[in-house]
Amino acid sequence: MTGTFWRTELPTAWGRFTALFASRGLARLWFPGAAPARFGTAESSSPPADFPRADPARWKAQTEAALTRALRGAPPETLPPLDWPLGGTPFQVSVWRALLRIPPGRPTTYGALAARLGRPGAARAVGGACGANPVPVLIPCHRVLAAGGGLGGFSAGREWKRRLLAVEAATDWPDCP
DNA sequence: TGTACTATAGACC
DNA sequence: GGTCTATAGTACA
Repeated sequence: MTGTFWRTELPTAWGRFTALFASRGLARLWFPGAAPARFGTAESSSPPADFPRADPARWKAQTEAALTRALRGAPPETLPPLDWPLGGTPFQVSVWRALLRIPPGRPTTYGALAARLGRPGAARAVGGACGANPVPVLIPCHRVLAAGGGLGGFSAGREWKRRLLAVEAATDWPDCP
């Protein structure tokens, strides 16, 4: 990860999310009320000059649209480009990609996700990777529950997770297998 | 390297 | 139901 960051706020029905874009796309997302890490002089409040010229405004619009749909329990029509390398190990990235394939309203478990990645027994590590997810909601780590029916954890607080799951459970998406 | 964490899961009492 | 215990991956010194 090099260059600069653009921090901007995304107003939603659930409050103002904070988004941080890097030169290749969305890098991090924080829930309303969270205390985002700051990147000092590398960070600006308007799109830095080394960003692709026409993209930042579109990225923001895409992120806002995807977030709005997610908060209504719907899958996003298009995700904004994601800038993966912010701390992601290969295992974490594989977990995050697997999370993107979990349909709304069809939560899975840490163990099932680990097995799907060919690492049965790595459930705990999957939990760790979920916790390291830099883009919650858009990468739906809230759709992973503990095996016994427990909620598991959530980086922004379990109340947010409960809320997201409740909205998705109340929304029917027949195209999901 | 070694070690101490986890958003786990399963076995045992 | 609690309470171990095994386990995989990560972070940090």
